[in-house]
Amino acid sequence: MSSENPTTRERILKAAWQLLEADPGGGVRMSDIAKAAGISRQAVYLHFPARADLLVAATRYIDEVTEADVRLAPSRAAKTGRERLPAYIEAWSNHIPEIHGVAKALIAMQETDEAARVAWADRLAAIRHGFEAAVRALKLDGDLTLDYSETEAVDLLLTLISVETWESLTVQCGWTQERFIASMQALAAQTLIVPGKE
Amino acid sequence: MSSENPTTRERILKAAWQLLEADPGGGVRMSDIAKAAGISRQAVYLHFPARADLLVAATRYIDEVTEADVRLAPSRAAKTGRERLPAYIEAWSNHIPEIHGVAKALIAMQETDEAARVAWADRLAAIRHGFEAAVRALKLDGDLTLDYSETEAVDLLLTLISVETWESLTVQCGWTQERFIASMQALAAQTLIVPGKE
DNA sequence: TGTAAAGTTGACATCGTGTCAATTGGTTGG
DNA sequence: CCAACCAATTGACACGATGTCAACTTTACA
Repeated sequence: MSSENPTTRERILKAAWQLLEADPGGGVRMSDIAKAAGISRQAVYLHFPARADLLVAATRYIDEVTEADVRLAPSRAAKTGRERLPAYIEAWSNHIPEIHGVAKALIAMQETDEAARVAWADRLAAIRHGFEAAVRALKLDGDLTLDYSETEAVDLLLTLISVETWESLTVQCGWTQERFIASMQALAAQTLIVPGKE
Repeated sequence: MSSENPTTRERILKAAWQLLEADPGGGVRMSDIAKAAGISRQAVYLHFPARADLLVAATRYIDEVTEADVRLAPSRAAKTGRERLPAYIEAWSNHIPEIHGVAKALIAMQETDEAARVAWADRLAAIRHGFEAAVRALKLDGDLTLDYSETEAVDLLLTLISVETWESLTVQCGWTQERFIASMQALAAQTLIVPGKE
């Protein structure tokens, strides 16, 4: 569909990414993005019908650029649930800072914009699948605690290892990324994995 | 400063509370609140300089009406950290659904409104104090795990048992309030309390 | 009776999103 | 070469929400 040097569309997406990364949340306006992309405000609407669509496209763009699918792969390689869970937690946790700015803007838009709500729900569903696979593996190994059903275990993981939690602990509280990952891995293991041997 | 039957100011606060409870987030406008309070939109500004101030006042109003301070007291009565932590988690967790709507609106405003940011930070600081006291008690008893510093333990509690987490698990995932509380208590205990006897 | 407080109405400024119409400049193809 | 097309520009405007202002009314109360 395209292959100029940097397409205008790509310049817009990149500009949106950079601006939102620098100032996550609602502070970034369409005119800011346009200016950063070197075009007029109205021209942005030639490529994206609305702000929500731009944000959604930006998350997809980031996924491509950062090869999110490749990064999530290692966890799929793990055979046991005990290996798979921490692997997926690490992979997803390392993706969070990349999408943080855009995700936050999308989350903020959810309240008022239906399209944004659906888009973010879609992304959450994708992450959920990863956790589901890990939990299912645990279950098959007989390593899933009896304290939580499979669904509840996934609910908990999706909630605990989230953009919101990540922002609170790293951005607000100043934890390092490594501390965050280690803490979440330990939390998940202690809570969901049956004490068992080895 | 006043004692009519229901003061107009109170009617506004109550209306804001009810509307935000029914539809948490950004969907509630000043005109909606005015209508629900039975006055004109402009009259609201006779009582609150701006939307942010109204929301802040609403949280204080809810605190009073629900006697939040009294409800948080039981945890202060507990002598040991092992008792105090779950008591405080329960008390705070049971306060969350009451402030949920208003809190969400305030959180949403944070991004753009400085006053809202400060106001919400203040409330978080108050909750943090509760967790700090519990963690300090654990530490004194020698029951705090070595895996986390006191500060980190508090960071974690404040992040895990938050309005955001509560909304995700109960509103989004459908957990009951009891399940939420029990799960958070178990999570906190397993993560922060040294295995110890009894 | 007269004044002050509280509220009403209508108009208006501001800001951000989104739309539209008219115009320009460059590229490609018949 | 000229026409058609495409991306983009400029300027204007509608809309919805917040917040402001001025002028008028109502009620209380002293």
